[in-house]
Amino acid sequence: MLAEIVERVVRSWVTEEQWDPAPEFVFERPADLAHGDYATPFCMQLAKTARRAPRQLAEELKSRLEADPEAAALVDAVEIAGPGFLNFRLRSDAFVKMASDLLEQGDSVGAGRREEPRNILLEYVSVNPNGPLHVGHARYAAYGNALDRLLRFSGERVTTEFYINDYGRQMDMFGRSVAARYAQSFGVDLAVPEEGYQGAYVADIAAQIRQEVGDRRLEELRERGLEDASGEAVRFFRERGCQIVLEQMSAELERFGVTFDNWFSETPLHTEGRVRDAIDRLLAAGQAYEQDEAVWLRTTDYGDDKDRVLIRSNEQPTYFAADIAYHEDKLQRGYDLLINIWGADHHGYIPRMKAAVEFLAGEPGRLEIVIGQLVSLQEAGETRQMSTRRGEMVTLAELLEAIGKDAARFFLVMRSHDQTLDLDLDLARSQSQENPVYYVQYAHARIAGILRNAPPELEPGLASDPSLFLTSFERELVKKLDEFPHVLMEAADRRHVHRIAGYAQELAAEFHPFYKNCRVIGSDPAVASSRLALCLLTRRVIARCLDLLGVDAPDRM
RNA sequence: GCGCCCGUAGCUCAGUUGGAUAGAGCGUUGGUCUACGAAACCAAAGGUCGCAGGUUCGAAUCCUGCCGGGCGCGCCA
Repeated sequence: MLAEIVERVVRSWVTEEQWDPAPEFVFERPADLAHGDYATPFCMQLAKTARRAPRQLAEELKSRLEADPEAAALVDAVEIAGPGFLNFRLRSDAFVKMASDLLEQGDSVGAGRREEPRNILLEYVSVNPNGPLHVGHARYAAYGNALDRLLRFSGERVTTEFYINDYGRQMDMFGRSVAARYAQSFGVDLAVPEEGYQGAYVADIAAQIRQEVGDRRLEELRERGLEDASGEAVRFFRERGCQIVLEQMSAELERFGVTFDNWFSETPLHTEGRVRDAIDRLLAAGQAYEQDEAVWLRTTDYGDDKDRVLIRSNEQPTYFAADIAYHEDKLQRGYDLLINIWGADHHGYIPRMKAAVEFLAGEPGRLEIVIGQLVSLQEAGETRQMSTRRGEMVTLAELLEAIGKDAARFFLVMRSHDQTLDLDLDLARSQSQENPVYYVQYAHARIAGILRNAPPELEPGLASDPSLFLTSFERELVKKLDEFPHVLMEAADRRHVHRIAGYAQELAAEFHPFYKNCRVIGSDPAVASSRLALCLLTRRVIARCLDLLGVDAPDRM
């Protein structure tokens, strides 16, 4: 709050003096309380542009701030320190003012108000529906869902979508694998194709289908085998298998707290000719061309290393071609911004997709691709590699079984999405009590306890007497709470979901000492009332953080 | 070979787009329960921020070059 006021004073000063370029305004909490409650290195950054000594600039800014009524109302002392830092010490009643401003906002504390909210389509997870979700998918699901909640809360309009890759060779392979297991369950000797799916879950799906249809699908398999992949026999298993996997996936994601506004199937893009139409338009516009019996898109026009094939020489469209039709559909639905969350193993695909969207939209920047780094697993001191095809993986279901939704979600988003994540399964299983999520939830439960035990006549309310906020525990807690709106907006704009998890831990770390040292119930009524108000506010903010991460905020643990 | 993400405490990782003495959790060592929940608090130990240069008042952060790791580099998805 003080940050905005100081920034305003600085901006008008810079404008008046016509300094250009003006350095970015930085306002921070010094690590050492001796340096005041807040500090800014702005004058040192300004020195070069202004061509004056930092401390001399600091003198002038100091007197401007002291002349500003809003700043003077909050600041007790402005000090010049070191090579040109400006340190601020808050007045005692500033803490009351900061806390009551936040309290007034009620449950919407921290919510963003955008002057021009954008319509954003957020696409994530989007896997082949041919096997269970593993922990890598779980990371993107946890991250994407938290980003969804964060962007909405920050004032954007978000629609979420799961693109179902239910078409193509991988799915044919899956269908044949299910068909083979189905036949095997009747003792018919049909082998799972070499490049097929070997996991035990395939047999489970086959068993379910057998329950549904009995032996009615057996004869055609016996007669025609698996060779004719596009034929009726295998198609049935591919489609029903796909449905079963999607049902399981959707139920599992829901248990994980992740839901989507839309599930968008790839197959109709092909069967309704929309892929072909998109390619024809690109050809007509000269953006695609034929060569070597294939059709290529001029992605090099937009920075790709080489042009990319849309239609193979065998006349089959590539996955890329379908993706173009899909993104054309997204654009036609009128979104201002498309955000795709992809695994790091797809990063090589970025330039061509951005090029394609630039062709379609006629302008750059409509597509933003967020790359999530991979998850590697440690178990018994060894790294486990995952393979859907071999059926070797740690699934989301197993992770939920081992550590539960809350710990899993918190764990998967507490680290930057840009960083590979090492998941130690032994640690997750055996020491789940040590997971930082409990530290945050415990703070919430403690507050709930206070509210339960408080006598009914005790009303939360911030007294005007600043002496009620004199302990450092209360001051530090208020300062941390005051950061919340800024942290949220920055996290949203930079897609840094992990900042929310980090902030929640920091807030809990300010609350616990406060709890230890500042009794609420039984204190002098005015003090108790003020502290109760702080508790209420802290609870709201913690609950909001946890909600944004998809983690429960329990009243008891 | 080229491109992307990285290299920070024993381990897993933060570090607010260049700021003051580099932080947290786990692990280790010691202390704190007759008042709102000890899943907590307090304290200690632990670091050439991969290495070497450069940019400047100031670098974990920006630039260059090495070393090391992950992931990509298809008319697969």
